[in-house]
Amino acid sequence: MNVQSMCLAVISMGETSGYEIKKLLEGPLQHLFDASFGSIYPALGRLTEEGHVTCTEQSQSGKPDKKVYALTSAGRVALLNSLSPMPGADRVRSEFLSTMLFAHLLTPGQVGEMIDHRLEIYRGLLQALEAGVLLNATTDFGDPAATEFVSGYGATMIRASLAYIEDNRHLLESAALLSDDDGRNRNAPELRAVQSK
Amino acid sequence: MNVQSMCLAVISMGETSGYEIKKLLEGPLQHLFDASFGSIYPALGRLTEEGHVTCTEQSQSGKPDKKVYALTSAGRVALLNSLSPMPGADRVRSEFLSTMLFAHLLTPGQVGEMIDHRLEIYRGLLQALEAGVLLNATTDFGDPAATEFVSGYGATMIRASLAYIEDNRHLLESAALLSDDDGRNRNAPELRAVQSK
DNA sequence: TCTTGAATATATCGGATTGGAATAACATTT
DNA sequence: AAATGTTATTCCAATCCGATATATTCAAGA
Repeated sequence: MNVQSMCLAVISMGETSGYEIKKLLEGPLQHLFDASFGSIYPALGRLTEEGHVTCTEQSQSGKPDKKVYALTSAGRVALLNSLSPMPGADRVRSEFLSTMLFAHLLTPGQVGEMIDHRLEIYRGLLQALEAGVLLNATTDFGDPAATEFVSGYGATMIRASLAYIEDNRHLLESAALLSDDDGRNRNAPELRAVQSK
Repeated sequence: MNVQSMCLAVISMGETSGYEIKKLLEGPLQHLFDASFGSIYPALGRLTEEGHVTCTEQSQSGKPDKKVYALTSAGRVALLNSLSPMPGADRVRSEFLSTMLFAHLLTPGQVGEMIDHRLEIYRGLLQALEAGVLLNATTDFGDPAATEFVSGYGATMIRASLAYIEDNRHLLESAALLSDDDGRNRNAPELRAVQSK
């Protein structure tokens, strides 16, 4: 499941443009897939070359022209082939958790800010999901039950994250505190200087 | 937080090799960060060039030689600088959820197999986390409280995933069933032919 | 009015990353 | 002895990211 397949799948729910696909991926489909403009536009070009989608330029009132892509029957075949193999493992890159694993190298203030920031983001995300953002974005063309499953999955994960972080943040804050007081970094005086930059 | 920073962070917990970093990322740190050999080895080369780590070749009995990397004091400064900025949003690419959003294009058998496969993987992962794999892998040099937080976070997420999938898989299976029976694909007879490939 | 900023929309480029293949040394199994 | 598996590194083309550039429209404000 690369960017090209994801674009094909999104287009299968209704004709759309590269810009709209990107907005979908950074909003409602955030916890499913992430891709940049620099990968989406070339992917749409390849899909067009291969005959899996057609491209028609549409002028809009009040906005720049956009290129609208629509699925072809060959594209529908390619989509099914891309959905059929057993899904591989999730690929995750969490800067938050990676940083928290080294909370003992940061100050309690830094760690606290990072946690508060993360909680705020998750609360906003949860509100959006509970307001049915994903449902509204996909039920017109996708399947309502499948959309409900995916939407509920995201909401469940975020609720579990929020609860866990709130209940266990003391572990991180104590780790950061200790590094200030117990002399773990005493042999590396340059560390504190860097932090105050 | 790119591959280079992650390598630096892992090396800060104790001198190690590229191969061992990879094994850590596909095991205990699976839900934190993912990187391939093709990015790890060049990253270690750059870190060495920049003087953030030192590299010494070690011969082993019964195994090929390995290059062991150790943190320098300049590397410790670079590590802190890479941990200090506010962590960005998690980057997730879930083939499973992306595929399930289109469950209505697959057969009930395919969807059921994919769900069962996912449940098995999560059960194995949970067992490993509960057995303290992450703890054992990192507590020697990292901070025990921070490690406990991250390890518990992963276990909590997996438990929530397992429960949600078990409770709601019927949504996906009904979506797949409907696509077979209600004529959604009646106008695209080539679909079923492809599925039987 | 002018212009600054924000949103929409696409394109492009260098550098980072992926996924796979190639290489090689040793171990274990057949 | 041969085949297979594990450890360990290297290389490469295809892909992808992050940033920047370009252009249009609209709203706010100096």
